Amino acid sequence: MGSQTPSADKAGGLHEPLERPSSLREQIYQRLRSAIFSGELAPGSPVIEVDVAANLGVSRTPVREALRRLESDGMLEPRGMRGTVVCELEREEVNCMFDIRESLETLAVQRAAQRMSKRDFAELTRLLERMKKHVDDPTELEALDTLFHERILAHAESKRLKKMLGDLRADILHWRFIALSTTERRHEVVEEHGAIVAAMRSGDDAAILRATSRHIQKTKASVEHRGDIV
Amino acid sequence: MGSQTPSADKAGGLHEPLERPSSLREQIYQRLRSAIFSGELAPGSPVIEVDVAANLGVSRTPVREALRRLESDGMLEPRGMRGTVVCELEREEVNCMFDIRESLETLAVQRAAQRMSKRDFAELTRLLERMKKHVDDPTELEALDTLFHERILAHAESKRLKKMLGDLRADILHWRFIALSTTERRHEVVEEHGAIVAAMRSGDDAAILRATSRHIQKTKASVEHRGDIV
DNA sequence: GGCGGCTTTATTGTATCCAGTATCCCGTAT
DNA sequence: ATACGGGATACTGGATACAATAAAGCCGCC
Repeated sequence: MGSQTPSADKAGGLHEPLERPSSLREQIYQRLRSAIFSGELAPGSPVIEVDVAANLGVSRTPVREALRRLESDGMLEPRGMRGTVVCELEREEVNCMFDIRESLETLAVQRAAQRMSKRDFAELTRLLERMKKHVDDPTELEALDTLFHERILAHAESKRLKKMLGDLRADILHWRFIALSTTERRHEVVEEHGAIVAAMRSGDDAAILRATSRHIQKTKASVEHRGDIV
Repeated sequence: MGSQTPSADKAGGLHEPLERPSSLREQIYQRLRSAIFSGELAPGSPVIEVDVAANLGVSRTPVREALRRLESDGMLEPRGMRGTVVCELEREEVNCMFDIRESLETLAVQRAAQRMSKRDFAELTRLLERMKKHVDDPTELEALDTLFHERILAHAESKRLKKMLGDLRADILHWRFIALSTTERRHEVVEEHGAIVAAMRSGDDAAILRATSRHIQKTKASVEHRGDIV
């Protein structure tokens, strides 16, 4: 599945080659993607090339490439020659996505811990401080959370891991955000991130596994609790 | 990233909706993909839409969709408006891919174990027998190995997991195959699969983790040994 | 001889056209 | 009534033509 993380505030660490205004197909891709997540395009809805093209006032060509990519992402399902439909995302599937994320995030944190310098740790700690400050603002906290995991991902030094986790995080953004809706959970989240950093400092893989698993599983649980998910 | 596992022999159980001769874009995708794996298209080589189209005698349209997909897979890197190039795949990246696979495969096996019936286990065991029979034929063994993991994936009941692992397995096919080049390793592989099934039968997640990790890590190690990889 | 700006060129981005194909609907015959 | 067949219809698949763009080359100027 493709997609650079939609990325929170991040006015851009220098290094990354600077995002260009992006082509039509990219914009269409993003637009459709978020339409699907927001529920504006409900599961089961047909997605027709010509319609999308007409609605957005572009030709079919860029639309098609966007659709192909969404198919490849598993968000759309091709229906033979009769259009594509938005895929269902069952509750169990979402649960599994959290489990997948647990596995991969653990791996990423472990790899990052092995590669980070003192300075890098200091940076993470600063991020932690910022999170503490914004513990009452779900939106800001989510952004910082994303930033936090992005920093770790950067240090994990694996394109593949970065891509997989980035996509996964983006795809469950909606639920992650829901998880931040209670004051209690927000405080927990900040604490859990602290625990992860502490574990990373210790360099103990088992400790990292514990801290990371706890973080993800509690997020998963806090989403599972609420019936009003989708 | 997209791609159904190339799938071994499997002349198709009835049920699956019957594979169509497949569109041009699919063929092009597969062709390019294998060209990249085989090294025919070396890392760094530019891949130009018009050239590919001309070589294959088709128009740019299907080629582009194939390229977009390969980009999304992380196999090609877009170079602004100046073509795309085949990505480097560093040794460390391959290592990481094995580690990712270890995590995900473990998860998949655990999920499958929880969901499989006696009959399903019997089927896996039969597969195991076939592997024992073909332990001297790397090609056949690889096919059976793929089939084995595919069966498990099917029982894990998660589209996302299936896709991620399927892609990953396909992308390291080359190396997995290399790993099967020695008689000794082939016998080990069969034994390791047996251990996985045994662990699944026990239903003990920790045991599954051990068996699966051992299998993947030994494969990884047997690849790492050989300097002649790429 | 080096340097800035114009031109050229290679390559992608987008639009449009035609062809193929699955689905649906309806008329007809059994 | 029901099953069959023949379009009409609504899409996608692929080809082609045209526009945009960024890198590289080139020329004149200093």
